[in-house]
Amino acid sequence: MANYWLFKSEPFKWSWEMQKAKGAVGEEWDGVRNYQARNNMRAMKIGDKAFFYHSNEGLEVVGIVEVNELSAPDSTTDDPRWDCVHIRAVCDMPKPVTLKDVKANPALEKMALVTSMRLSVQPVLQDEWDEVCRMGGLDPKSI
DNA sequence: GCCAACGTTGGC
DNA sequence: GCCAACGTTGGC
Repeated sequence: MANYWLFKSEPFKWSWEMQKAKGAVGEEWDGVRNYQARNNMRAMKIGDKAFFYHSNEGLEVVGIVEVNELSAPDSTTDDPRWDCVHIRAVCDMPKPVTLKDVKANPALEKMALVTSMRLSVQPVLQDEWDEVCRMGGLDPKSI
């Protein structure tokens, strides 16, 4: 069974537009220096889906990505502690889901986006996934 | 730009 | 192994 995740990125460092420009090839999700975030990436499997969230500016889920390479050494460091997956863009959120929307929805009050504000790679529960997809104008079954 | 929250580091 | 100092993240 597939798992769901959420990746945060500051759009001026790595935006959804840049991610989409990488197309089906995808891109290494490098630069993570946090054990919890790394452990989440190590738990990912090929084909796992994730939300792409813009932090700092935007503050919204703007699209959906999928894991297309398992966690492997991060090319931006020689430190063997850090590794990361590759992800590729799947589709846009027809209607981006803002942090405000998430916080306003009682069904999402336990979401890591709210409770673990600073964690940059987070797990998303099935129910949360479905709910955010619906809020964004996507049928969760069609993804 | 500020600052609260929180993760990491390093001295003891 | 504790905990104070420090650095970073990210919402506002």
